[in-house]
Amino acid sequence: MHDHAPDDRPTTLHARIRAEVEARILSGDWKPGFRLPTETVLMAQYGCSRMTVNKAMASLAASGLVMRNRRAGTTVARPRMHSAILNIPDIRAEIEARGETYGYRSLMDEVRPPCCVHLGAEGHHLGQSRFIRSLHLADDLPVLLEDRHIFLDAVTEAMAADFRSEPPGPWLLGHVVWTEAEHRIAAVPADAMTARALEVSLGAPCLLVERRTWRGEETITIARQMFRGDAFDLTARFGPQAG
Amino acid sequence: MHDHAPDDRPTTLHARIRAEVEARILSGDWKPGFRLPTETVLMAQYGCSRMTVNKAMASLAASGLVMRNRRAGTTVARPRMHSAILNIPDIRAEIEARGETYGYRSLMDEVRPPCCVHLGAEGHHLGQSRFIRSLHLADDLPVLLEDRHIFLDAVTEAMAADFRSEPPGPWLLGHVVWTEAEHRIAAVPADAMTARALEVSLGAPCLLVERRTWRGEETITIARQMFRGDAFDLTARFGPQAG
DNA sequence: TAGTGGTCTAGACCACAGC
DNA sequence: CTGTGGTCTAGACCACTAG
Repeated sequence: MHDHAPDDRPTTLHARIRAEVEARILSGDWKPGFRLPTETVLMAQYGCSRMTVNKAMASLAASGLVMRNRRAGTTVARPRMHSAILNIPDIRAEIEARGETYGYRSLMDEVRPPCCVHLGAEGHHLGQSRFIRSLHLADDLPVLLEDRHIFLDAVTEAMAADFRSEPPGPWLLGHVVWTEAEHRIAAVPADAMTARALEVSLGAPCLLVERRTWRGEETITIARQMFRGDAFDLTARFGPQAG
Repeated sequence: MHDHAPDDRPTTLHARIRAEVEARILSGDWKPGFRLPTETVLMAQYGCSRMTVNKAMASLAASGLVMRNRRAGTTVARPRMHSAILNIPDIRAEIEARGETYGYRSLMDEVRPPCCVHLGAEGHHLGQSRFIRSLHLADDLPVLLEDRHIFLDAVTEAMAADFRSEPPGPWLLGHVVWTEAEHRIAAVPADAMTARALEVSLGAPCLLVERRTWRGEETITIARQMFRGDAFDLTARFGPQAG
């Protein structure tokens, strides 16, 4: 089951087919909604039997990269940032689900080189980024302070986006082809700036979520989210689920 | 790819084979290390072709329930509580990896009905439990206060276990057949008891991890872990990985 | 070396959903 | 109706590894 180890050419045919299709999707060549070639076509292209193609495509479907339907064929799936496994809440949905009014305020917005970045800073050169600091409110009460870098080399469209009324998170979900993400989660005391923004006392417990999101080798965005500790928590679930 | 939906009889043969093998593992009938029948044997048992058996077993291997090796055959995998996806650190390994000395102290140990339990308390009747409160130290500095219930209906062996020198976490890993887990993660202020145990000031940020672990329908253990916020954080990673 | 899983074939029938 | 994926067969050869 380890045919496509990182930096390792697939040795078997179905792994090669999978890798090549995956590459087209991750590169953005085949965008979400794109209709993939049918099994019959791929079978002819690779000069192999349909079972081999099927194994590759079934694997892609299992990992959620493509959707398969009879008659409708195989299409590139919409990226779902929020996995069932680690549910980092969609803050707006979360707030509205509680019957409260969601509010958004952009506090800062500028283009700059990255700074104060913890995750993924290991030797990688990250180019210019658009930096947005924003506040998310529930019934006018601030619950989340977010610092976000969007790296313009990876997402050139972010240069022209308007984040004065729309948060960068949802915008990214609609403009980014596919992502992987890494999180660091910690309990930290509120610093002066955070305390003022979230209207808590200095040193109050906050849930810090640092998230780095990338596609292939390219870092897309780094977010640093400070949740009011008394307002939010995360849930995560895992176990021997289906492959 | 949704053949084995919960509470839904598998409709295809490979799904049925998978489900039946899975049931034997989850029930504890086939314990970790058990050598499963070969594909050839299963092929004969189910009266189908080897490809069909292979699909079922490959699926089990993909989800990590079994290990497959040529010549050595297929064996039930050791449960790995610590998924690559959500890495709740093995506190002892974590501490020793930093070159510090791991310490363990059992503070309380008694049999009682469950109380103060948040996760999984939705209507479920949980029987008698062994309750262990313990402290985990790095170089004699307390970093984690853990309250743990082990439900004796599910793990009868826990009645006789000795938790004076061995923490219940690792013990469970060696005695539990297979698990699923659910977590709640939050940043909370240290209460009086926690502050005293962890030697932090009252209200200092702590990372609270509540974990419920179960097998099938049976709750195995509930753990409530308070990490010193300045000493530990969690990492999580996910994305379109292999299926 | 012998037995195991890993892979692959060249067919086949079926269920489903869009046309 | 037609084309699609889902499943299954009855073989085959190969790679790996424990004995």
